[in-house]
Amino acid sequence: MQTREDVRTRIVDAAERLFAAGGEEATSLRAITREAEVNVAAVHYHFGGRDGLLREVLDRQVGPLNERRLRMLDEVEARGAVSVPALLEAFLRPDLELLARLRRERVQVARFLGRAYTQPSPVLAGFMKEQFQPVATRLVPLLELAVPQVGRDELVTRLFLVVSVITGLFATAVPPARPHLLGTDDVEEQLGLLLGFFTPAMSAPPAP
Amino acid sequence: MQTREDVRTRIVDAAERLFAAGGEEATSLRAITREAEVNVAAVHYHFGGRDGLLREVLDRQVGPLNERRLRMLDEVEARGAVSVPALLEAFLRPDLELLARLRRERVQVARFLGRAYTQPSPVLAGFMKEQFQPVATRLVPLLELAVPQVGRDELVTRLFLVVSVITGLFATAVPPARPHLLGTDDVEEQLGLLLGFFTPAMSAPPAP
DNA sequence: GTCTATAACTGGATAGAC
DNA sequence: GTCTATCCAGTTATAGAC
Repeated sequence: MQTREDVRTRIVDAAERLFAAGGEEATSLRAITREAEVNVAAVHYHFGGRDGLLREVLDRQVGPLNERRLRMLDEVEARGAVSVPALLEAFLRPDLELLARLRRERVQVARFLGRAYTQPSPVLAGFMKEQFQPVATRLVPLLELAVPQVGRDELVTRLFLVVSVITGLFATAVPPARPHLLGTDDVEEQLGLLLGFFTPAMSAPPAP
Repeated sequence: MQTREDVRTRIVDAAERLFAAGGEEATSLRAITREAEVNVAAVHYHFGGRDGLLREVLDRQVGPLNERRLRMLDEVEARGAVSVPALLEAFLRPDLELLARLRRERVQVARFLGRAYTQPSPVLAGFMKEQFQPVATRLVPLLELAVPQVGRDELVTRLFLVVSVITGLFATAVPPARPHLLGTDDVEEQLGLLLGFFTPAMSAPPAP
């Protein structure tokens, strides 16, 4: 017997797999329901349609990620330790931990999350904007505090370079059988590598 | 009267616009022929079908780009000036110049090119692989010469971080009305910024 | 809540007239 | 080379039985 939870979860799981493997636009509802072994109508019953399911797939991963980011930024501020590496860590650690968990669980949805950032779909664009807006609103003023000699616009540019690399890490996530793109599966080592890479870049004096 | 060239070009132009604006998978052949004001059958006649057209759109931009890259790598080697900044410049300059040209011409195809790198479509993946394989085959041994203290695998990882940023620059290219993400429209300044950013990172001692 | 059946449509491809 | 006409596989969505 299938409970309500069973079917919902099975649908989202199947959608994750297929969105990751075949792309969001190329994956039909019928392919998803075939994979989940549920009826087509169940998607409309539970999620209101294709767009609702799409948002649900993203929200299950990105929602907790950004809550974690905001909590870590709160802690950094509460400790009175607003510095470039501390802010970068609050921004990067949740991503690296999510990537590591998805890799352990052999879930390929990471690739889909990475692509969602640059996809032209209005549903994805809308979702991404409403998710990352609060993080940017919170992070940028703290960066201004930590790097007072650089203007707001240039800090936003530099933050974009960091986001590009993170997005690339998600979008090109490889199966667990292949070695991690950062050369190690240890999150602390990855963080050390990226902090060593980006701290001087973010702190550098403004471009002439 | 429409010559052969006219129709071919009009189709590729229209496909560029629609792939960039709406995504490759979401853009139908019929939408393209409507935009180009040509008949549906013309696409099959000129390009053999949808996949052929897709490859043509990419090839028109990426083909010359990679030829330029290989030529610049040849020059670096011929000058006997194999250094990290020289190799990075050979790799980055063609991208930055293409981005600048597309921006001047108000062509939004840059976004499509950026996405092509991470899209799961077999046609795109196949094309990208056969295009970048020769560049990587050429560049990585030269990087090994320039940074002998770092192993091949770690150099490939670092190159991947550079590619992520470049891909991000293409994928998130904004309309010319909005300021460039790198803060300046001058290619030399952009190059200075990125070389200052990536030269130390590529040259750094190997991770412990 | 879950299913079947079907409506209403859009997709790529091509045969064959011109 | 270009068109019309058409094929048919595949799509979302929903009405209505159970």
